[in-house]
Amino acid sequence: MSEVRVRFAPSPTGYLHIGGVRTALYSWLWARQNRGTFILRIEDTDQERSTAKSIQVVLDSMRWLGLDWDEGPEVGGEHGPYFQSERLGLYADYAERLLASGDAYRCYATKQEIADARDAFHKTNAKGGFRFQSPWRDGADPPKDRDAYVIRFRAPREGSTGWDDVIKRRIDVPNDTQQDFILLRPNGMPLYNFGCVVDDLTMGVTLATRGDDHVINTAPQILLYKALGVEPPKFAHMPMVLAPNGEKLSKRHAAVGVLEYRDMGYLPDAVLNYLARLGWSHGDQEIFTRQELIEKFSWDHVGSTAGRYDAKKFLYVQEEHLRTLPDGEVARLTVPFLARIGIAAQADDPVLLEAIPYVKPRSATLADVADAVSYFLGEIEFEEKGKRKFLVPENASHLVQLAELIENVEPFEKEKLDEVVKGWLEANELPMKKVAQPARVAMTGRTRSPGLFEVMEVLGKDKTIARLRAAAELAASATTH
RNA sequence: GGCCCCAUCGUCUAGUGGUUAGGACAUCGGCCUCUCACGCCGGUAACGCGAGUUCGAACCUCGCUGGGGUCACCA
Repeated sequence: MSEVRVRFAPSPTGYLHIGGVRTALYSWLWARQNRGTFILRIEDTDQERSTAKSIQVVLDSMRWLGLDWDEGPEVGGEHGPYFQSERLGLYADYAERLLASGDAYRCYATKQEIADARDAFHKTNAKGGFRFQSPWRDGADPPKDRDAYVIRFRAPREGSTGWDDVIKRRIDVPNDTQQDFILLRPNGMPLYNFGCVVDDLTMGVTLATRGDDHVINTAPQILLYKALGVEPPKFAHMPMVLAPNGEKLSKRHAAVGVLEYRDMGYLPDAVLNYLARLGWSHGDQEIFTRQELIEKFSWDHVGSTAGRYDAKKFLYVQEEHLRTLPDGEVARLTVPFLARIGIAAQADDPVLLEAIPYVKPRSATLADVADAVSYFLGEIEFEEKGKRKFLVPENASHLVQLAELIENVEPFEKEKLDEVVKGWLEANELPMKKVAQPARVAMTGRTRSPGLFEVMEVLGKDKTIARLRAAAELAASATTH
C-alpha cells in the first residue's frame, strides 16, 4: 500500500466545531492505522475572521483531544509553512502557470458590478443558479481605468467531472453548472478551492477528507488538478453532524466547541469515541479505547447518512470512559475541577483517592466527581430540603446514639460499621430507613450519596462523629412546622 | 428554483436476495436496596411510498415523497 498522507485543514473561526473534529478524527485514525502522516494546516485566508487567538483555540483543541500532527504549526515539516497566509508565493506561482496555459484569466470586474449582475439575474430569471459572465473570459482588453483584478479559472462548459468518493458512491457533476470561480483575490489571497488544491498538491496529500458540505467544491478542484496536469487525490466526504431537530448543528443547539467539553469535564477519549461512533460502526461495539479506534477504523463502515447529535448518548459514552479510568487518574484529572469549586486538593490526597471508587459510578463528568467528593474534602453544606426534612428534633437522639455507638468501632471500616450499626438497629427494633437518611444528611449535607458506611469510612471516625453530633444539635433546635 | 447528496426503531446503527430485522442510547416495567447511582431481567418501538427485476426483496432498478447541502472576492 502506498503512503497515506492526510490533512485536517480548519479555518480558525473562534472554536473547533465537533463536526470538524470528527472529520479530523477519521483522518487521524486512518493515518495512525497506516503509519502514515497526519498534517495540520491552518486555512487562514479570511483575514476578517482569522485571529491569533482562534488559531490557538484550534491547537489547544487538537492537543487536548490528543490528535497529534506530524506536520503543521509548531512542529514544522518539509512541506511548510502550514499557514495558508504564509504560502502566498506558492499560490501566485500556480496562478501564473494557469494564466500561461490559458486555464485562467484576469478579471477586472468590481464587486459592485458582480453584485449588480447577480441582482439583475435574480430579477429576470428565477430558475438556475447565477454564474457571473466575465467579459474578460474571452480575451477582452484590460480596462485603462482600473488595475485591480482577480484571477478566475476558465471553467469548461462541456462534459462532466466526477470521482469515486471513498464514502459515497460515484459522483458526477455536469461542467455547465460550473462557474469561472475566483482563484486569487486582488491582494493575492487565494480562495478556498484554489488554496486547497495548491496545498493538497504540494503537501502530497493522498486522500482529501472533509465534510459533506464540500462535495460541491470537489468538481471544481478536480478541474484545477486537471488544468495543472496532475492526478487528483482520492476524496472522502463525511456526512454532517446535525442538530437533534435535523438542522445544521450550531451553537444554538448544543455545545459545539470541543473545549467546552473539556471545561464540562468530559474525557478526550470519550469525545473521540462518541464522535467516531456517530457515523461509523464496528458491529455492535459501542465503547472503544483510542487504540481500538485506530485498529478497527475503516472507511467501509463510515455511513453515508448525516447523524444527529444526541447529548444523552454522548453523556453515556462519557460515563463508560470515566468508569474504566483508574482511580488515580480520575483523582488527578479532578483536581482542577475541585479548584473551581474552591477546594484545594492534591491528586494523591488519600481521602480523595478513597472516595473515588464510590463516587465514580454515580458521576458522568469530572465536574460531577468534584461535586460528589466535595463534602469529603471540604466543609459540609446542607441542602435546604434535606435539612428541613431529616434534621428535625425527633431524629436528634438517633444521631447522638449513632455517634456514641460507633465511637468504639475498630477498625473503622465499612464492613465492621455495617455489622455494628445493623446489630444496634435490630436490638432497638429500629428500621434502617429511619436512621439512614438523617445520618446521610448529617454526614454529607445531602439526601443522595454513596452508602452510609462507605461515607463513614472515607470520612474517618473523628469527622463522622463530629458531623453526627453537630447535626444532632441542629436537629434538636430545629423548629417544626 | 438549478446542481449535488441522503433515506432501517425517537436517536446512532447492524444488515449486502431467504433473519422471529440484531445491538446501543433514550423510554417504560421489574429485581437489587439505607438514599442516589451502578448492575441485572424484561417490554414498547423501524425497513417513507409506488412500480419493476426475481421463486423470493430492507438489500437490485426506476419513479415519487421527504430531509440535507450548495449556488460568495467564507471556508
